[in-house]
Amino acid sequence: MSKQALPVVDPDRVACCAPIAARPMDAEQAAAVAPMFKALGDPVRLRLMSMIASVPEMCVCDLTPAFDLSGPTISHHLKVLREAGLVDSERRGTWVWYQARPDALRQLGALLDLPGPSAPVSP
Amino acid sequence: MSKQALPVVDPDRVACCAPIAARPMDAEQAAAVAPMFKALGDPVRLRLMSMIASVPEMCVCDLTPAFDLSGPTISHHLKVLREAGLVDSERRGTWVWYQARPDALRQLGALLDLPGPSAPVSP
DNA sequence: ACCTTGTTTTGAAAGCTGTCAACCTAGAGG
DNA sequence: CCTCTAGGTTGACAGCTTTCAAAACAAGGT
Repeated sequence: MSKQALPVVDPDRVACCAPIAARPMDAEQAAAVAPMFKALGDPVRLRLMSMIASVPEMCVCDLTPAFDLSGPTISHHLKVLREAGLVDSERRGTWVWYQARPDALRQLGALLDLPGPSAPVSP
Repeated sequence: MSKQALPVVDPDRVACCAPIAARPMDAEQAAAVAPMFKALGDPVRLRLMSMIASVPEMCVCDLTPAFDLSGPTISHHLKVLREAGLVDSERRGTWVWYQARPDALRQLGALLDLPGPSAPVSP
């Protein structure tokens, strides 16, 4: 399912990743990264993301019945996750399968790292 | 606007933190955590958060002029970060100082951790 | 070709968000 | 007391989000 006309966030292209707490983030990087956080800022999408990231891939047909929401609504949320660059989708026969983009998750995680004394693992 | 208490997120109380990708997140935890991601889902707030987290504390008087936005707008965004449990504020004399809540950032970071970048242990 | 099932798109209603101007409050210093 | 400054609150408006029903699209089976 390749799409090219949408304002999609491409995680490979987001300026990478000094932690938020390391130095003030510039406007450009903030604008690039914020949509990813925004996509995770809805409880339904957060659960969808979690369900998808917990397994190698996940069928929409297993995602939809886990919520008390209509099919179109789930589809809409999946689209938001896709356009944020957090998941990929692929149609195989009748069903559409979603998978997480680990790089995107890793990048967001890196942004939240603290330069803290929490893990002084320097040998 | 009715004066009901706002749904302020208390990071000490958010159910802690198996990574999103470890297992499907339940609805309750998703509802508790999503507001934090949502707060970071705006470029202005992401920069504010970064500016605050980059130093021990930050005066609003130094935050506001960094943006092309009115004082009330910055104040609004700071309130969102506060109610998401991401920052604390304290008035000292004339000025108000903001500081990051490291636990909150750490918690969000932990949620985004991936199970092993190096060793996909075969089951 | 038709029908059935799965997923996405469209259209529309209700509600929420980002922003500013105007106003209000808290302290500091007369 | 009064005034000045730093921040926050209120009210209003445009734009965006969430949601569903209805329609459209895709693939497989009859």
